[in-house]
Amino acid sequence: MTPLFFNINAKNQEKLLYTLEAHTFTFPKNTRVLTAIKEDNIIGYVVYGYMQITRTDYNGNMTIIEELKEDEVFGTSLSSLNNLEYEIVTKEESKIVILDYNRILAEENNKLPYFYQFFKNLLEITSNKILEKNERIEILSKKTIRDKLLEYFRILSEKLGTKNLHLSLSFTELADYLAIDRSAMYRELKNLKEEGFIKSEKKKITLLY
Amino acid sequence: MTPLFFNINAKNQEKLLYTLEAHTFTFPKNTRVLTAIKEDNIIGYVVYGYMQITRTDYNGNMTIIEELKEDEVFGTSLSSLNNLEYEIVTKEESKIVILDYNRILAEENNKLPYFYQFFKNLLEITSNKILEKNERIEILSKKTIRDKLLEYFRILSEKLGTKNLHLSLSFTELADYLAIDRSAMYRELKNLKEEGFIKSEKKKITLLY
DNA sequence: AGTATAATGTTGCAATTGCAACATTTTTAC
DNA sequence: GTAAAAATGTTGCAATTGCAACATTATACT
Repeated sequence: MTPLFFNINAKNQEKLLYTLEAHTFTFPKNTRVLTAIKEDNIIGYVVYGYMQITRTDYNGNMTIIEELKEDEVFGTSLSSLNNLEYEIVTKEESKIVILDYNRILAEENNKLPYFYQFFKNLLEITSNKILEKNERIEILSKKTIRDKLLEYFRILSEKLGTKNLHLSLSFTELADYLAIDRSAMYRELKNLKEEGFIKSEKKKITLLY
Repeated sequence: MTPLFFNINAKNQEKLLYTLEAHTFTFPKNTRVLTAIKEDNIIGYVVYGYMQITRTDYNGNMTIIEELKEDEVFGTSLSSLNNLEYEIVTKEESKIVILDYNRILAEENNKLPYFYQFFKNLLEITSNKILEKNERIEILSKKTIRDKLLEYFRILSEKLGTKNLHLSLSFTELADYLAIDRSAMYRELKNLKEEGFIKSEKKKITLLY
């Protein structure tokens, strides 16, 4: 269940979805979601699938801002999607639910009993996004490729609760996410392997320290 | 006025402060605020002064996470301050107001008419923090020192609405914020100056492009 | 199934950067 | 007011990294 509905029973969830004019979409792989839905002040969550929030700068460089997996929440207020360079791309077929953010803010809704809980959830989710951003900043602040990789692995390992990591990003994407050159990253990954810090096979990485 | 009280009249502000058990503190320069107030689930804002949220990692490296100027909001939900490595340090004498975050979330308050507005403000502020984090990520993702500096200047200039920038960070702090070596940064700053991209005198920098 | 396209490996080399080690200036603290 | 501490300048050099340019899989598409 999406954290957006934490502590809200099924009946009230339905009411909420109705009140907030929820729309459900299913998109095939590699669809530009924002372009497709054309609305610009929304909150959404992923029912199933996998998407990435990306940004393309004036030089045409694309960066992955965020990954979106099942149940995760995205939207205007969460990621500055009002800015045109941002896009959400499905990396596999994905089903999403979109809510009208203006309705969330509308005064008349605040009397609904479950609405306060919904609002709290939204605040909680938004706060957690900040933590994630701080983590990424932590990674990007490391000076060497090695330290960036190790910090990325450390955080991922902490989240998964295991030293057996399965990367959701491709190497090309990971290099992009860590803001380093792909081939240089690969070189360092090999070094880490040779020096016995990690074992790796394709996208499965085991931390040996 | 702090954005926390946007659209809330003076009378209701007072009620709110009372209900949420506001406490006011004034700290001299270089005080560790979190250590001083000892509470760990709080929202606060700066009445006057200047503070920095910092993080120290296991190697003892200190990083500036965020700057806090007059009216700006900080707190548990905004910056993961529950983590012990984080600290807020006054860089000049600062007066702050602290609110109990548990009270903000308490169910009984949601009937108060101005409370919904308060909550909206909090969500708005939290969302804006994400934008700021994204900006910093944008900067840190640049590959060269030059590009990091220029991106930092670009964003700052956009915020201030002028090409005459006055740095609030010292060079040592700025290097830290950009996650680059201070002397290397200085070298690049000199290059930018020589090549006519900027003029600079102490902490005043003028963009010439 | 077969081809186009994208991702993964690999390497040499030049450019950028971090680091160490200073001198000098500014700020802080008593 | 003065000593100590911190910040600002400056430079040479070694280490790291980005980049270009490939070969080799793997994946996607019709």
